[in-house]
Amino acid sequence: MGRIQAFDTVAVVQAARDLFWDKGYEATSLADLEAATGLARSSLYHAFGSKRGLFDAAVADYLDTVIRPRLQVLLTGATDTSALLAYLDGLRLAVQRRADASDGSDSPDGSRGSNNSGDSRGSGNSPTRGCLLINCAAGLAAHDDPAREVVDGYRAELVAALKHALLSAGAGQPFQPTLVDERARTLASFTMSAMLLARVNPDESAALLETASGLVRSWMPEVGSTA
Amino acid sequence: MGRIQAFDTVAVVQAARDLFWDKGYEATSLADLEAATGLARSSLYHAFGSKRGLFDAAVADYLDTVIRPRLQVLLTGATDTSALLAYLDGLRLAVQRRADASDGSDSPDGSRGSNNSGDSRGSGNSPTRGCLLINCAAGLAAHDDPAREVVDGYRAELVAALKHALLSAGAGQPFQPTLVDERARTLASFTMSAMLLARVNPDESAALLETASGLVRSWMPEVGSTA
DNA sequence: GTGTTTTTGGAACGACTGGTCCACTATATA
DNA sequence: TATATAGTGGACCAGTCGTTCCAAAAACAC
Repeated sequence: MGRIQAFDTVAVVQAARDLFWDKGYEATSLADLEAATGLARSSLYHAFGSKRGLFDAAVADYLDTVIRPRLQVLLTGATDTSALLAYLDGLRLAVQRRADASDGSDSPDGSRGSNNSGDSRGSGNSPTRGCLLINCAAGLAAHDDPAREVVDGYRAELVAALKHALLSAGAGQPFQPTLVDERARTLASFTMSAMLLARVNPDESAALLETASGLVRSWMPEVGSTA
Repeated sequence: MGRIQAFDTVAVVQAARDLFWDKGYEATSLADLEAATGLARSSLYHAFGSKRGLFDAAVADYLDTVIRPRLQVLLTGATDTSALLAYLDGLRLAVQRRADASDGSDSPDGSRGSNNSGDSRGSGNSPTRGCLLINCAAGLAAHDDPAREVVDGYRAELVAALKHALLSAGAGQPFQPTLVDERARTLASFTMSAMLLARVNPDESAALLETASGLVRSWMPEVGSTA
């Protein structure tokens, strides 16, 4: 019954996500969203209810498409430090990839011309603009409880994944539980500050992640890259 | 010649600073600034030129009134780790002070009633709302080069102060220069992520700073609190 | 084919944005 | 007191915000 939807929902959500990711929630206008998605206001409101509804969908997609795949290596990776190092390296490469297509291209309208139907194009999938949720932590989350909960949920998920990887790496050793907690917290701190710094000083962000890698190696020698 | 200014400039700047601090640059409207400062648009524009001019003045005041006093203990403090521990403790206490006067009081209009002539009142001096510049890093700094430079300048100043304190604390030891750099970077990472987390989860923010203190103590035993 | 249901585009909404302008007031100088 | 100068307040501006509404269009069931 009725007319069929002419657009790909996930493509629209991801286009909106990239825009929110780049500009933040408040700075992204409905006109921007119309331009990025190719849809009219009416269609957006019919499909998502409100600007906030679209943002929530974008955040959900961000968690599923960007965050969790990146955390997956910590949960299913090797039983030594290589999983942690792979995670940090992946993050660092994503940050440094910004140096390539950095300034100049202020408007991400490259997605409007013709290829806005693909569901996962290359650009936009990597956190070259920091982390959507970290950016949100300093913006929306200030006075919006639901947003704050989402951000803190991400933080908890990150710490849990790091803790899992730490426990897997040091299974044989008599770790104190508090030590693992502190180390997971420390690596989460590096992750968050690196994502924050990614928009301000990508080089320092990458250096931060390098320092974190060195710290991981110092915790558990052998195994790795220096030997 | 002419009429004399009826308001205290620094009081107005600090009222605006607290508002920007709490809500961010974009989310703070001229109407909000009028209400917080008690001045009309015309007076604000006459004195500061634009909303951005007032924001710049607020940032300058923030650096001089909030940031640099807090960094001072690192530059002129003791020659052991106590300066670093004092810095981290001060930050942690400021974050935890939020738990007291947390939700409910949304409008910081307590500064308007009568005592807006003092230059450094108690309330508003502590980063209970995180760090103005860290919040700015995820917001304004995304697409505003001057703001980005200010934020990165703060980061550099923070790292330099931490490095100075580290060098003072370990003067006698044969430190590798790179090790000091890495440790300063690490403590800066804790600082930034703790300020970011202060708005989302104050308890975790304080725990982060506690972990940083433990790390400092582990670097240089003796001296401190455990013995 | 008709009827029904849903999407779609564009016009329009009131509220609010940062910024400007001008009459008014108050001070300082002469 | 007369005059020049500068701070003040409120009306007002064009533009933009997110949101709503409605008629036209399209695809299903029959």
